[in-house]
Amino acid sequence: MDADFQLGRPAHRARIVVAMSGGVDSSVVAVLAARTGAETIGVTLQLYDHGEALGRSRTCCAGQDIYDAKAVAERLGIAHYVFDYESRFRESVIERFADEYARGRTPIPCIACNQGVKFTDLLSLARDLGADCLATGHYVRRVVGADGAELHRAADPARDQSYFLFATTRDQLDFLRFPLGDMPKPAVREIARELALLVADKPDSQDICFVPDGDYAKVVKNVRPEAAVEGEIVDRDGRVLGRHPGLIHFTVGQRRGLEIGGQAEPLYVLRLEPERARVVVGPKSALAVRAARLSGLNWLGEGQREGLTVKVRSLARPAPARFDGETVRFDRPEYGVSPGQAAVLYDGDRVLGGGWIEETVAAELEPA
RNA sequence: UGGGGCGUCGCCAAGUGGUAAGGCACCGGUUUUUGGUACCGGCAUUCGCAGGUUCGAAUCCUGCCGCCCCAG
Repeated sequence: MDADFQLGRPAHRARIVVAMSGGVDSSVVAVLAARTGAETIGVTLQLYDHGEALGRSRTCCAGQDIYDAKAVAERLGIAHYVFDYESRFRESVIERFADEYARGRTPIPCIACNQGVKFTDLLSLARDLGADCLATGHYVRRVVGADGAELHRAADPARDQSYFLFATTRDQLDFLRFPLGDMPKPAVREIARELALLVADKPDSQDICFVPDGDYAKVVKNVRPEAAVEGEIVDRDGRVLGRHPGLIHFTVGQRRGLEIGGQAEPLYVLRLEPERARVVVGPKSALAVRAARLSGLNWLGEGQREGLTVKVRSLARPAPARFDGETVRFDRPEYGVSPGQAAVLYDGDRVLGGGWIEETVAAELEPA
């Protein structure tokens, strides 16, 4: 299978930089790039601690992954460079992640990483290298329309990563290529197997890459010790129901971990109040939200306002909504919408843009 | 220490002679490049304790212990 990198010049005179994380996906992108006949350069960013990542199987951009990427590059006979982006990553992703939690919000480090380290820093690095484009292993489609490059959902809906790329600007999109966007994941692994790449059966990465054991709160505590303030768990009337070990352990819509029993119905986190270190809980019905105000908007569409769909989490099918440029209004209530998360707007498969959720508007309770 | 009530899994709570519902919480799994949600599964050989009646008791009887309420 060959991919079209839309190089705009004969391949033998073109140069493609491939962001290689050390996983199957970006390795296959390197394969596809090299097959075009263009000069292909693999670049791997070292993002966080070496030693800590060694021995873990589902990481990205650290430890073993770097060696894996290098091995694939050697196998393909392409150049490969490793850049130390640890301090940059720490500032723009890890510390920002901790700061958000400290503010009682729920961040998405993957988007911050794509937005900064990958699509700003690495992208300009690729330009410095004289590349015609930067190719990544994201499952998303870049479609060139009448007004330039558009961002679309991946052909494989189970793999679509468009939610994590909403902040990609038009400029960045012009330079980026996502050759896996049209492929189902099994096909990608198949290519890796045909070439007997040692990463062919490597597990997919998941969870937060820089959190070693799934205990993200521990990372937050290490970075921002002052964020771990314990406090009260209260209901909507302010009645104290229990205590919690720190807001950083909770997010809006969360049910588990409250350790409050004896209820007829489950309790969910309705909101976090950092100034008082309080977790406010209530029944699921109180979680319903009808609108969300966004900030940090990135818009890739034209004037679309009606008949849109929106995702407020990466999983979950897009829900019908309207958007006035600042506030998304859901046709039907959404549950578990948390400040700090992203709201991504779609017109069918096309990503129109999105923003960060600042605050939400509770839906009126249905009359009984 | 007069009267009344209660004591079943961490919490709430069914069950009044036939061999321990359910909910919440918790644990595990599934899903997943964020957090979470959802779904599936697990979770009292034992019913405050000790005796007794009975083929058989958490359910009946006796005593004790511990709570609560009213009255002093």
